[in-house]
Amino acid sequence: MITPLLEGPVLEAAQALLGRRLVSDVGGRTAVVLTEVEAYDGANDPASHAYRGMAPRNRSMFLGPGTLYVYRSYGIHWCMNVVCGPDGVAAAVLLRGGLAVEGEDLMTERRMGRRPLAIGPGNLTQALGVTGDLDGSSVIDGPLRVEGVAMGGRIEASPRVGISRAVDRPWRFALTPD
DNA sequence: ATAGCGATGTTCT
DNA sequence: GAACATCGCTATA
Repeated sequence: MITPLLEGPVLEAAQALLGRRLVSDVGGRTAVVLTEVEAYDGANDPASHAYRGMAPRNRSMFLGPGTLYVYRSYGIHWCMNVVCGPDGVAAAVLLRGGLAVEGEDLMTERRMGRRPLAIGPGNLTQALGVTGDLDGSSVIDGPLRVEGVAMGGRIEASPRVGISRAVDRPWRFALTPD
């Protein structure tokens, strides 16, 4: 088992990721506490990149729990997911935002002074230095890692952002820290 | 404060 | 060709 929190039903995994530290060692140490995620249920979810099966881009979604899936969004930004389904099951959690807790200077530099620092999927990857190079890496022992729970709080569910299929599923989860 | 729009890689029709 | 799990600049109010 990887860790009980990363493996299992994607709705549970998504909520379990909230409040955990996301630590990057790409070009220096930066870290956030995750505050916003979305669940995508692979073959069972018309909004998932894996709904129509494997393609070159989404290959890493099928590699098992704890795999990082990084893709280009709108040709410009990088977005990242943590896979939580077993091998061959492409359920994954899109990481959408966090609170900066370490290396804020480096994040500010990478973000070129823009705010917010790490809210929004494209902003989050930029702040942490995550690019397509990390696609397929492990969040357990790779350059970008999910670590222990840092913060508890209240979790709120709402519709996912920016999609046009399966819009009725309230699978976006946001954490309001205590 | 809100609205429109450009940038542009990968997938889908 | 069109759509897309986005973002930030610009224009108008």
